Formats: sequence, C-alpha cells, structure tokens
Amino acid sequence: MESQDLRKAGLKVTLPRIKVLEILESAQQRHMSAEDVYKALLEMGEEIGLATVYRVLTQFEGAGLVSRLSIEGGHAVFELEDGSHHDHLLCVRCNQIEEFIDEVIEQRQRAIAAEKGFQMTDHSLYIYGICRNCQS
Amino acid sequence: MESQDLRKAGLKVTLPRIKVLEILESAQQRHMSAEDVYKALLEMGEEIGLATVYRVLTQFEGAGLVSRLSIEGGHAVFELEDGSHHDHLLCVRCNQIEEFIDEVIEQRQRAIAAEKGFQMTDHSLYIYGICRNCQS
DNA sequence: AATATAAATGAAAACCTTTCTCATTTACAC
DNA sequence: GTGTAAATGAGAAAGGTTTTCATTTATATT
Ligand SMILES: [Mn+2]
Ligand SMILES: [Mn+2]
Ligand SMILES: [Zn+2]
Ligand SMILES: [Zn+2]
Repeated sequence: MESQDLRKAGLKVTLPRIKVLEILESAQQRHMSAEDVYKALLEMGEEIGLATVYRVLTQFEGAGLVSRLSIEGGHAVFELEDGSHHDHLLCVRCNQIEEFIDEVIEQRQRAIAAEKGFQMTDHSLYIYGICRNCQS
Repeated sequence: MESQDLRKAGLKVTLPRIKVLEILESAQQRHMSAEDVYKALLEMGEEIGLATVYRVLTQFEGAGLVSRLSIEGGHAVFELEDGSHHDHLLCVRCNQIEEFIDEVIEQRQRAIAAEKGFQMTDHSLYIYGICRNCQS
C-alpha cells in the first residue's frame, strides 16, 4: 500500500503523492521524466499540476523513495529507489535506458577520489551509444 | 596563430572567434562556462555578445577545437580539446575541477557496452566531492 | 582596390525545464 | 467537527541556452 510507504517516509498522505507513487510502481518504463509522470497522470484521469509533480518527485528524492538521473542536455529522469546503486547506458537513438553495476569501476572511482584528496559525495556515469535494436 | 587553427577547422576568421580562442588558450582556468568566457572578453575590452560566445563555443565543439562538459544541475563548461580523453572530479564547495584518466575504467566501460550490445558513442563520468582545500 | 554575396554578429525575444508565489484546499492532530 | 500547518494548482518567474532578424563583416571575384 502506497500510504504506508508515504507515512514511513514522513510525508503526509495526499492524492498527488499516492498517484505519483502508483505511476512509478506500475509504469512500463522504469525511468521517467516529470513530464512523463505528468502525462501518465492525465491519461489516468488525474488532474495534478506539473508543479506538483516536480514537488512530489523532489520530496520523494529527499525521502529516498526515488533517485534522479541528470542526463546530458535534457531533463531529469526519475526512478524508484531500490537500494542498489547502479549506473546507466543510454541509447541516443531511441532513448532506451539500461542499467549496470560494475564493482571494478566503483572501486576505481573511490581510489581516484582518495588519490586526489577528494571526499567523494557522489558520482555519475553514463555510457551513451546505439542499442542493439537501433543498429540498423 | 589562432587564425590558422580557425581556417584549419573550416571556420571564417572573425574577431569573436579569434578572441574566444585567445581566452581559452590563455585563461588561468582550463574549464570555463560561456558566461566565464563572456566576462573575460569584457575585461579584455571586447564587446562580444553572449549569444555569439555560445555560438562560437558550439561551433568550436563541432570543429573539435573544444569539448563540452555537462555538469550536474548547472551550466555547461568548455575546455580546449587536446586530443586526450579524460574524466573529471568536481568540488561541490568551490567548483574546482580536476582531471583524471583511468584506463581500467575506460576498458570496463567498453566491455559493458559490448556486453549490452551497445555501440558506444560517448560516455561521461563525473566524480563529485569535497576537495582537500575545502575539507574544513 | 572596389564589389558582391554568403556568412557572422548583436540585441532582444523566445525557449525549455524547473522553481517559486500566493490564494485556496486538504490532511490530520486534537 | 475544528483548527492549523502543510500541500496544491495556476501562473509567473527563473536561469541557461537558442533563435530571430536586421545589420555588419569576411572573403571570393572582378
Ligand atoms: Mn536506473
Ligand atoms: Mn577537462
Ligand atoms: Zn535504441
Ligand atoms: Zn573545493
């Protein structure tokens, strides 16, 4: 039940928050922009403002319910947080997004930050390319 | 001579292009936003419009003279292209940028793209953190 | 050196995603 | 049920970047 997730996250249980969570949980695409979520809500018959969608997604991010990807050039993309850190491959033709985890890379990043005297707070890695389907 | 670089890149030799190239070559900071370049031009006494700075930087990118970093949340940053690919560490406090190259990461990225059937066209890796100076 | 012409420029408007403002509505503790 | 703080919707605003369009400039040609 979404209400429980919201309460657990310290957020008041409101219709926009329930519906946005529903969308994220049931959507065919795991990675969605605020606009995507907004459109899905409209199709669902829910008249929730885009500003509210942004607000809710940002709150969800703060509460650890979703994470935000900052993709090159474009808009932000959100996905349900499942606790497992991973990075992304993006198809530049069809915008499909795939996920991967690579411990070697994770470890090298930590080593590089340490080497340079940086206290690492975050990192972002995107591999851009043409997915199998889109290779003519 | 900047004129030669421009001609070689197939660009007409104009004052804005020469001056922007001069700025990039002589600036104390290797990574500059369009706004940074614009301000440097003003200090130099050159009244070149911000729109032109953006246009010129984008053309330079197309010509392979500069590369563009798309940093999280903020504005784009440009740097002279020197042929050597590298990635970046960014201080979230002072915005200082450091560079690094890691062949292990590069190779893992290629392997992951291959594994997923992606024809890799590009990749971007940013490590965010607090630099040595900024650690209280 | 003067001319023609396509390209480049400056200023301002437009763009696009995201955030903010503020009046109104809602959730929830009492 | 009531009261109050929090959340919402609509639209304005923000901020970086791009576009538009009239004017200027670089360069090929005479
Ligand atoms: Mn993901
Ligand atoms: Mn660099
Ligand atoms: Zn594809
Ligand atoms: Zn710093």
